[in-house]
Amino acid sequence: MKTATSENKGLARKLADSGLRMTTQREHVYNTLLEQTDHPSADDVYLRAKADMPEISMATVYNTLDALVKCGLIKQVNVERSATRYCSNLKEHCHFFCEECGNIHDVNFKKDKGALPLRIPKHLIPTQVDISIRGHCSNPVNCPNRAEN
Amino acid sequence: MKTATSENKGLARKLADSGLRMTTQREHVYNTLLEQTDHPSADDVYLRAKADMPEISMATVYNTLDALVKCGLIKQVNVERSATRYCSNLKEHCHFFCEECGNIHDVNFKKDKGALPLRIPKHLIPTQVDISIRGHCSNPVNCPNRAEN
DNA sequence: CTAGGTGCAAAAGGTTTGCGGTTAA
DNA sequence: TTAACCGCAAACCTTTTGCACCTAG
Repeated sequence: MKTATSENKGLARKLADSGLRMTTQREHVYNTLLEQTDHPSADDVYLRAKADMPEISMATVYNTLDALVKCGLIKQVNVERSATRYCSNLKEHCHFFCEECGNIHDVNFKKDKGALPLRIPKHLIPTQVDISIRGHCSNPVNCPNRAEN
Repeated sequence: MKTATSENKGLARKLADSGLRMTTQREHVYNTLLEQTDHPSADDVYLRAKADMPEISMATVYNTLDALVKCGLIKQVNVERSATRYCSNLKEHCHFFCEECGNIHDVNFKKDKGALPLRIPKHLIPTQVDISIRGHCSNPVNCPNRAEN
């Protein structure tokens, strides 16, 4: 529970750079995250932060996590917020998710997945590798907004 | 609405191979999926299947989608069913998700992401590429079950 | 001073589950 | 015949939202 303000000058500045305020809750959640390298869920962070700051709320944790993502101090590991999508294309391919219209496009590999430049430790036995690309599709039809859902 | 049983012999056999039954609902959902290549969500599938089979339920659609995934006829695009996880490692890396214990391990790249063997069409403008690996971690400590969450 | 943040509690998706009735094999 | 499956509705889990109060700058 390092409350050393010197260490968190960076946090305050980063927040300010994104037009966000420094608060005691944000400082505390950020410190909690720095002490944990096990990719916690929002609920994990909430429980851990709550231990030292019992009155903190879930909404504040979500707010803070969003703020930290926004100013680049943390990243989300699985960024898909919406419903699971299904795919009947069984050929090896990956997916391009358009952040403007929400459509998903299939993208093919040039070679096989063996060519991926990954340094996988020997004690990790992979069974599946997924590549997902985010961006926008600048179609001539210009990325029509999805009906909804 | 192709109810041609000849085309769906494969479906019945694939289901049977996984110890699952062929039902009219599953055939209908599968045909619906084959007619749609836009990576529908479960709700999309439900609405479309409902058009020709008004009494079908959401639970059945989920059941069927699980069955089709189980026998390898479709795939899930974003497979993360649980909560979003957060990461404070800002170096370029990807994630290994252990399906046994639920832990996430960081995996480093050998080179930069430019080396990925992808054939991205020119009208798709990527802003972010994520690689996620699933498998199991055969640690000496032997993949301890997570507390929960 | 005031825009932005906080806590609480309720609502909103997406998915799962329990149950009585139905059906494929 | 019967284990598996169906439809329905309620429950569940994660995340978002509305609102009155509070606070950083």
